Amino acid sequence: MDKYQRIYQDVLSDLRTGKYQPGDYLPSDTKFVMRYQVSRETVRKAVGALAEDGYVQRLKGKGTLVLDRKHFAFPVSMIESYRELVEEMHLESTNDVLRIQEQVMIPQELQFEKAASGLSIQVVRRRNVDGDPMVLDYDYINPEVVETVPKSAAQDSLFNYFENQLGLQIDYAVKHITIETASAEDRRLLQISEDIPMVVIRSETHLTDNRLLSFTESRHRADRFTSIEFARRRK
Amino acid sequence: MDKYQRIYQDVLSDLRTGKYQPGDYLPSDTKFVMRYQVSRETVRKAVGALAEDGYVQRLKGKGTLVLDRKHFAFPVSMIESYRELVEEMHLESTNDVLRIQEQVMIPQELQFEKAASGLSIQVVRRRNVDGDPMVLDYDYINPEVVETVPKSAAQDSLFNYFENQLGLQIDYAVKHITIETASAEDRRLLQISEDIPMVVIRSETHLTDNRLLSFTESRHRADRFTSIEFARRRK
DNA sequence: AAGTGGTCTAGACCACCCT
DNA sequence: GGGTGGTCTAGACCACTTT
Repeated sequence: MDKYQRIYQDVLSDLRTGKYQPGDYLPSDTKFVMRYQVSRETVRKAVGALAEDGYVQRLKGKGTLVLDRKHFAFPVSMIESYRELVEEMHLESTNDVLRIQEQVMIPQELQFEKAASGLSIQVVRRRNVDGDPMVLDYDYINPEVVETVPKSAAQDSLFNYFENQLGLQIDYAVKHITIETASAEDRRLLQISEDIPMVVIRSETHLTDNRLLSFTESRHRADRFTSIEFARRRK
Repeated sequence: MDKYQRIYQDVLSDLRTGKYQPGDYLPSDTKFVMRYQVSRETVRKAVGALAEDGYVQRLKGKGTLVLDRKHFAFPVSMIESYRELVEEMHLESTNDVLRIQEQVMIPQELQFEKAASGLSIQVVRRRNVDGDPMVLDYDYINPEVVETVPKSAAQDSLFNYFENQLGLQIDYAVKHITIETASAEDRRLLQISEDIPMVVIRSETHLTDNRLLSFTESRHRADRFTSIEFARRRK
């Protein structure tokens, strides 16, 4: 692993365990330089990424302040697997794999950026939190990138399978968020009535070599939906 | 202005005018080093920020690819003033200032991070797109940071007033997104019926010195709401 | 082999905050 | 004045892609 990534992960884990509390200051750049035996620019790259991601704030002349992170209810602006979210928030969550099917056409409304090459592997899942069905996920995976999806991978975590089993490097996604009325399938699978709207997040996920990995449609019952975002000013 | 910021703005404006088209490659780092007479790390800082913001993708060994940006319908993960959005998307939009009032209590549900020190300056505005009222914005501004808000600033752009008139440096915001039913005031001011839900975005905006600038509640009619996000993978 | 982006270094100077 | 973060430099080596 790169040096700055090691530092990033190291400090992040100290933030998660509470070794550094909100309101505390991180060790200064110079301290980290000594501790990790690296140059200052390398330290700055790591701490800069933590600031970019909203964990800390750099205060000129003062130090690096640890921010309060009750965050991460559902970060639309980050690519996180459902499993990572569940773990981070200590949710009681289960996962029903409803369907895995090859050679499926990709719905037109999902192809907002790139034209899809053709057929895909479809994975349909339902996420339950505290026993209540909350989210329906429809994944359409590019068969030119992923040959096959075993049920165990869908049950566990597709991202984990892609990254750690297949060695794929996920880079970015474009996400469209809209509010729509519940479809018949939504009502049936989530056991909700017609008057509960749905938050629909359609995304297109790319690899670092810019190949298209997958299209996803994620449908949340709106009455239980909360998202917490960290936004930075670009000027 | 810093050198890398100048390069960032320079290239961004070339991307906006279409000098660089999606699918094109930007000039290489070395080319920019020669053009701007700076070191490579400075070029990399500028181009890296463009990649971070989703304008381009860095491809090892190949170059810097210009991505397709039909993006920016409503980027929740970025802090942009309504005016900046309108300009970038070439919308036909007007702005009604409904109320400016000092010494107003801040609603409890907005204070999710910091406890507010007390009273605030309240600004209530309605945004109309193509003549239709679409969004209600309630701003509660910290009087310890901003003494007074002239009506012209609320009419034009609060962010422009804060940054360019008062010299404040906005850094980050924490935003909570929920879906709620329309209130009586929503229905009256936006002329919608009860069955149209609202996308409610509550945010807390901070300065670079970590002072609290404002709380904002932004209420969108959900049937017209679209957000397009660019999300990066952190691993 | 030549060109590209990715990482890292050791040093410099600056602006800001605190004592 | 000493410590902090912010910017910038000139150079190095690497992995990757293309010719």
